[in-house]
Amino acid sequence: MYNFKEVEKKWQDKWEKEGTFNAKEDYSMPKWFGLIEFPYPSGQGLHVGHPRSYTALDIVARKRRMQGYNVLYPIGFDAFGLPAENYAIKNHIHPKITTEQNIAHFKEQLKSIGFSFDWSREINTTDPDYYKWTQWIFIQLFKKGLAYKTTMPINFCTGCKVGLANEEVVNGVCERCGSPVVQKEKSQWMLKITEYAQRLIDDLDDVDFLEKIKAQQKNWIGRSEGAEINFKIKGTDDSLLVYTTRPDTIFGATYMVISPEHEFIKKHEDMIENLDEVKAYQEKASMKSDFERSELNKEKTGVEIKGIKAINPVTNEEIPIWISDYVLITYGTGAIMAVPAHDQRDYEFAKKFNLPIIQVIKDKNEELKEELKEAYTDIENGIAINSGFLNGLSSKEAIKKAIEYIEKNNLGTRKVNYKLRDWVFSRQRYWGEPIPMVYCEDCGWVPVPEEELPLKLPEVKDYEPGENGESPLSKQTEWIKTKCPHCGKEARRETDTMPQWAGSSWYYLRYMDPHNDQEFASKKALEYWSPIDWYNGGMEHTTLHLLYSRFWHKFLYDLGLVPTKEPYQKRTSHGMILGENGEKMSKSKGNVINPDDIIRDFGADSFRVYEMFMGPFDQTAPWSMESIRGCSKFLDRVWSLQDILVDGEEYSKEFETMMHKAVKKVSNDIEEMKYNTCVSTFMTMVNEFSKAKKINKKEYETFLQLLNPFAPHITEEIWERLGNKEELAYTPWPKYDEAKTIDETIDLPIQINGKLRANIDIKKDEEKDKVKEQVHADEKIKGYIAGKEIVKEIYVPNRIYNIVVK
RNA sequence: GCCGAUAUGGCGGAAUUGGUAGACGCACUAGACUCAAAAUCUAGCGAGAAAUCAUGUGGGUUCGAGUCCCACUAUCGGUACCA
Repeated sequence: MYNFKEVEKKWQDKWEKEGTFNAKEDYSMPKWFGLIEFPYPSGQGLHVGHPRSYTALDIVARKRRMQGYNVLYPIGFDAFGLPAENYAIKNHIHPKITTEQNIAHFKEQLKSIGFSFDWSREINTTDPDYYKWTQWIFIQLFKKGLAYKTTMPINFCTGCKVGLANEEVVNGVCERCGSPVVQKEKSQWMLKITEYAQRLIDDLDDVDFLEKIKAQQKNWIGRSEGAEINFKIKGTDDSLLVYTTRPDTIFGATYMVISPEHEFIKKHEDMIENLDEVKAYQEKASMKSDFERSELNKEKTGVEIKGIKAINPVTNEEIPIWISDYVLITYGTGAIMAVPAHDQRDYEFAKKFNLPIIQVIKDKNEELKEELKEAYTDIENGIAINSGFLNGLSSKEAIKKAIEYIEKNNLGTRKVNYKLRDWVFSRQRYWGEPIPMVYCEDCGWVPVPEEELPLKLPEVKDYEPGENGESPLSKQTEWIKTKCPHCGKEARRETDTMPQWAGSSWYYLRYMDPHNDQEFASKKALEYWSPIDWYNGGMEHTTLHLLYSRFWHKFLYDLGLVPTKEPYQKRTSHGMILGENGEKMSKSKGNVINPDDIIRDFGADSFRVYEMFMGPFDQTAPWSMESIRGCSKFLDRVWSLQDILVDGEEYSKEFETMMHKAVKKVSNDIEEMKYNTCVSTFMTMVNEFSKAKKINKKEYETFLQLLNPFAPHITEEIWERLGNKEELAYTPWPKYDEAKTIDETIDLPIQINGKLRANIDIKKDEEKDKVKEQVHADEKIKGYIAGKEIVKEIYVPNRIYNIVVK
């Protein structure tokens, strides 16, 4: 009987002691760098979702080693973050201590699953030797003008009392704690990711990411093409600049709308007749949280700015200007030309406030309607009408022509806009990398000298943020006091820290050379290991981590510090593992599966095999305690094959085709992440050997090689018992002969009119005439075609034979 | 609303990419072993008496469709006054 407890322990200890899976320093070998998202070491320990991703790439890593690659498959911990800090506030235990404890627990769990990680390169984002370089990269960003401090309305979480990036606000509430998010004016460090927007789109063409990942990144960046157009303000030299993607509709612009935060109001206060009303509206809008704004998005609100009129530049008509919060200050110019006939929001607004609606586009396939029930926005079938020089043009042509006209007459310019906004990089929190900046009255913001890095987090007793949302570090008066690195005058340190995304934006680079104290990684290591050959992680990180780290990488590339434009050559993602009831695992639902229990009861190999067998890798799958038993049973049968072992240095005739087929299938399926079908191939093989009551040595050995990446412990053990001295993990991956993957005789299906009627045995690659002879000699077929006219006979070699009769 | 997935037995899922639908596993049924149970082994297992009918629904292309085309429906993920 197979004793998984003993065997798994034995091999894990050996691997650890000998550093079996550490990457080699030999840079002449072909390399393969596989990356999984390093975990946040939470107090709850490992989730069964983590090993799904880690096992998948562990399988590829192990296969690559057998294929002769120098493999880097590293692991580390993304250990800054709010839970440790919240725990500290509650229990007055330093986050460093809980983080250390959690990491120790995680390591033990990870090691018990037998991943082939290179533990000698383990990193930890909270280690000063690591965050020294996170701070260093920030300083480089600052020096290039890509980090700047500005006062701006930010998303402020009323629960966590921190500013949040756009990406961290979900449906108007905080992604982490679920508290409402409000707008608050705060001085914040920002990173100019928008400067890289176009490149972040363009360079997706050169990498092998799943299409859905590319699509999500593109959507998030949200590129749109259009024009900025100036509308003159009557009786002044001033004008109002709008952004539109539909300049072809300009003849239908019957009013304008500006956002409540627009500076236009302040500038023209003296002209506004209903200033009180306008100010009241501004006030009301500023009180609304993002959540309320989107909640109320059914009913439009707004106020006309009386006393001021704009001029439509093509019709020369006077049009009113309104203020409304459906126009966002953060997108475009914060002002729009409203074309109610051809924009649904403008249409609703115009209906509510009785503003004129002029149709300037009609559908080419329909008669013009007297009155619109909704805005007509179809760009494919639209034809310009009531539009002067644009009349008769298709919408697409009209857009081109309108932009030409606008540019020729100095009314505006073509313009590309992005939804992507700059990255709010400050957190008013303790447990993060201190932002290495000093404020001097005379010199402004000055970076901490690079030789003084790392700027360590001071030890504190009080982790509470200030009432107004200041960082806990703002209470560390001694620490804050410093000299200006530039002029030497009294100055104060920045008390904000970096967001959790900082440390994970470049960690993969550190793995290449983790102990270097001169550079974040040596040129040689970077040249050799870049880019990452395969990165697997969750879809939830597609718009945050993935985008941020691509941005940082491109920045480092521009400085000549990394050799590739893109960090990740290939990106795939895994599906979530749900609870047994088909719902997301959560403590409150009581459906959480603890990996420790599974490993205790079934062993690491069963756990790994089950997670790969449970369903298609990229799709969500519910956990099943009953199914894992089947995988455990399978491994017991693999072990029992030792009882029916016979001699044989080559495949036996009986199993030759099956062996070649299996090598081919498993080799290909691993590359396509079809792990579930690999496992079923293994099971089928075991069934065949068991049925025949024999397996020869060569067959057993090949089988163990194929299974090794999935179930490394049991396969190593049997391998050793077969008398092999060297480790299975480094034996060459089995090869197959294409010609031998097809059976000598084929059970050919015969169809009559597409319906299966019989099967006959034919020889492999038999000529059509011979097959035809055999088919027509078959008694069953004779019966079916007797007295009928044969219209056609189709033979797909080795596949199928179909007779069409009338 | 927009973007992206998914839909096949009681369940998880397979199908060489247009060629025998239901591989493999779970559950279930029967048998062997056992005083008995568990474990293990052996056999069966979409529906139907059969002709046949079956891959979310309705059309189409084809000798042949789970797979391709058109029109829908449902579920999941992402995103949203983005002008």
